[in-house]
Amino acid sequence: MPPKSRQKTKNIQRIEPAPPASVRERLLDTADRLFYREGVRAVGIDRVLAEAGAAKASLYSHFGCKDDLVAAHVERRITDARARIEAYVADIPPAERALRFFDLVVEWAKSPDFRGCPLHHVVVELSDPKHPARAVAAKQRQWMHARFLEWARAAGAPNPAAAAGALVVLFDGAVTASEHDGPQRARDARWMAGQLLSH
Amino acid sequence: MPPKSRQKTKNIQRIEPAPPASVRERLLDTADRLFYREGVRAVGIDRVLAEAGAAKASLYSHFGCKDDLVAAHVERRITDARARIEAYVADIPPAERALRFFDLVVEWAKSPDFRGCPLHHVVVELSDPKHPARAVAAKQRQWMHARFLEWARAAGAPNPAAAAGALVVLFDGAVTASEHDGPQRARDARWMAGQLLSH
DNA sequence: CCACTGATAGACAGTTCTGTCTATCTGCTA
DNA sequence: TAGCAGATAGACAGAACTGTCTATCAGTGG
Repeated sequence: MPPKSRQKTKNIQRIEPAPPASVRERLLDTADRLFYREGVRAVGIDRVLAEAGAAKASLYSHFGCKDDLVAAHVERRITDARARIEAYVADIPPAERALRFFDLVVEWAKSPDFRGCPLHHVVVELSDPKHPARAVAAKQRQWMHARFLEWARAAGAPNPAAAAGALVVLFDGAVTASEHDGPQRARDARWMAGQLLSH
Repeated sequence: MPPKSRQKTKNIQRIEPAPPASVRERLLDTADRLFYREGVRAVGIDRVLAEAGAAKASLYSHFGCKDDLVAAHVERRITDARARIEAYVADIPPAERALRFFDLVVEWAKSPDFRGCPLHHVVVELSDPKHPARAVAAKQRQWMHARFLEWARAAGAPNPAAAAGALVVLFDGAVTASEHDGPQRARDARWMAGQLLSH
């Protein structure tokens, strides 16, 4: 008899296996995990439903269709990434933020379930340029480029526009090469970013 | 009445619509084109058969299964790429070959049907590490790394191993970023490679 | 003339996937 | 108490995909 039974709602959930959040959250959590780990085309709706413990009608009432679920997955990755990046560089001087950002990329590449960039995966898997998830991914690339430009200016780069382009290349290279060869490539990219911005 | 009718074999092929090569070649040509353009999971066997004008039994007798057809597609891309690269850098001094290689990457990124690296696409789409196509792709990455190491040594880089790692990052970054943003990113990568090797 | 090889055409089974729909259940609120 | 909103469970249709198998045809060599 746990004393928490005083909580009038949701005390049943303590007994059920794992319904920690709303159905929408459960579905999005599961889809996000499976889509990143195995790919959006390899994972069917039924897999998501089974692992989320949800019903088909819930998925379709919340997300409309699978393509929109994929777009929501990309949207969530973007929201998380921006928050993580901004928190990671917040408390250091703007001139050092670009390099600091590559520290975060190294950490990411070292995490055991790292499998490359989920946005890039979606673009590769969904070749239709009108797919809803691609517009979301394109938006994030613009945000990224704007950050690099801002940080390159703050670092006093002689040609901030060129430096921003180079930083985009280094970021994509760090992520893609680490996906194949391991996190050392992300360190290589960080080193080049340091060289780039030390002039 | 063309005089070539003296050719005793294959004069019928001049009349038929387009059977330019053996069935195996036709199948591989078609699969290669479709897999790169739309993705290996998005393109079904029937699409390949219809566009190649071949029968299902031909495909399965020549390639065994779809996974092996995908592996053959990757193998062909590798063979073509190596020949193209070696021809492109053959007649210039070894010290300049790394930079010359990035000229080729820029040309590639500028071609209208460029859609990123087919090897990387296959790795993204086929998350199973035991897929036959992945071993083929891994082999090409080792070849690539060996070339970069060789070229970095020839260019007199103070730390050839570190330079080779950096060149891998720049190559992957050039291809991935150009896939999203256009060929300017490949030029950005070439510029960084020049900076890297000018020390 | 016959046998063999390689290719075509396509039916077929078996699976998987998306999306719809019906029936049921539960908790909340009027 | 009645009704409503949201969730579950699962049948179902329709399509697509892989892989197998049979029947047929054309060319070639003995």
